Amino acid sequence: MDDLFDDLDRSSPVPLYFQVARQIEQAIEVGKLPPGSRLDNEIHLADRLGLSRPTMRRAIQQLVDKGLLVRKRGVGTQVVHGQVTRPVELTSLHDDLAAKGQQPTTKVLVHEVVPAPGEVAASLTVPEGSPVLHLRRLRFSADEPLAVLENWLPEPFTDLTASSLAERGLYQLLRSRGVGMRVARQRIGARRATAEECSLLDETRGSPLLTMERATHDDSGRAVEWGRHVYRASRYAFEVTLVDR
Amino acid sequence: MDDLFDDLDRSSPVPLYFQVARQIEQAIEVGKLPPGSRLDNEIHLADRLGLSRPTMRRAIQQLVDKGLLVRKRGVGTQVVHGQVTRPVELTSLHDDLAAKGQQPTTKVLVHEVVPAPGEVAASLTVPEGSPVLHLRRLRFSADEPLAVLENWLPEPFTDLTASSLAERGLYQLLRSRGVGMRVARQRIGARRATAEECSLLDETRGSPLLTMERATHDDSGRAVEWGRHVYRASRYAFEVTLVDR
DNA sequence: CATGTCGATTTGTCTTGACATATGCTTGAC
DNA sequence: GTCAAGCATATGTCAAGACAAATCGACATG
Repeated sequence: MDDLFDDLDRSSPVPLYFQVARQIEQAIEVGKLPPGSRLDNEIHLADRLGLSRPTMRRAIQQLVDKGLLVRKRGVGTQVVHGQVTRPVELTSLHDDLAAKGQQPTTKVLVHEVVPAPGEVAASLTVPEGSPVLHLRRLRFSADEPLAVLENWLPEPFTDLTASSLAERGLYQLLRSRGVGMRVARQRIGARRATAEECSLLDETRGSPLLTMERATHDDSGRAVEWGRHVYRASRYAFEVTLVDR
Repeated sequence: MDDLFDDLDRSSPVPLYFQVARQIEQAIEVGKLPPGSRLDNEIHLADRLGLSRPTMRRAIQQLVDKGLLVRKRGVGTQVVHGQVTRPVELTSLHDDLAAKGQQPTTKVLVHEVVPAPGEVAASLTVPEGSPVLHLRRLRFSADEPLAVLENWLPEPFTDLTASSLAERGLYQLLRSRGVGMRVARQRIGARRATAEECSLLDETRGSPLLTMERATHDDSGRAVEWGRHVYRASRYAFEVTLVDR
């Protein structure tokens, strides 16, 4: 119980509250903090680590936001019951698959710069008719078709090459160009597959597909990407964690 | 620009950071702060309102978490581009429909206390075979069938009556009993409707349905509810906002 | 003209200290 | 024995100040 924490590295560029949060998270993962167990109170913990209470609070808050801990005033902080959970983050399908050890591959079906149609222009908040990069990609996981990804990107991202998109994920490419993606709004629904989608995805006629529309904004508030994706329902599902504060 | 803020009520039980966040949010809604506009820096704002900087920061952070604002070090805080957004919260279908002005109605199909089957027991973290309330409800919106909701609840919630469930939503009933729901983990997928679901939901054979599994935990970390819901894809979709921090 | 350096600006991180308030247990009165 | 008051405990809210680090524009230098 006492050796829950390694020493902190105050010279590291990683913030202290983040280091602490990661250590608590690991303690939960390896079972040192079983579900339902209570943490020491904030002041004790802060003392033991030589931190101020706000910093300690921030570390705990980060895990509360992730859905790993719950707090109740006058009582304390406890580990949430329930099985292992991968918290939802601002990731892409490519990221998710790579993290799971699968090796996603991509086939670029459409790669063209076109004048923005009305709906796309509205979602990206660019003038109608301004040049946008239109992408349509087929994503495989373990050599099985998984999803059809259709995206539109405004200036200055219209110069992404088809070959780079075949090699790496869209989010990866954007991040390596210094784009700081911050907010994404998604709408998740379902519908039947069209005949074309069936042949692309190796599904039978009328199979149910999971659909997602997503608009992603960067740290300046500008739209970076708008997309309409369809996933094989037989092989994919979304996981979301909601936290009330 | 100067009269962005009403006076704050320091005697109110509503926290100051919350009052400030609400006022900024309203300023965005009514267009006083158009998309892309920059806020004053934190120190000025805090000064003008007679607040400390941490309190001001917390107000802003709340809106960043909601996806309304983005911050960039060395630059400032800006309003996100894009259309109006309903933030995601820990709500139920009944809440959502009621908030939209629709009047949800419910028909209780199954209402029984049974020994917890294995899968249910695992999700609720109760012993297998312990008594749980098994519910199956048909939810209507504007007299149209919308979803089939199947839920299991552990002690001490097995005494909810069928008549109260026909009148009010499950989350409403739990809240009125003092249950503080904090964390919910959802898994969203899709599949074809079964023959029985078709007749209940007035859909044609093999129609695509949106599926959701959800486990809800209270502020003590205990499981409150586990459910498996199906929605008519033709009439419902999930909206999610993701924020990277 | 290109490049790099410097400085002003703004958010990010961290500390110390204080008081408020919800919770649950203990204690005491009836 | 039951119920209420009170107390200890823990998180929630708020303040004031300090330094770090990223960004961007202006200016100087090659």
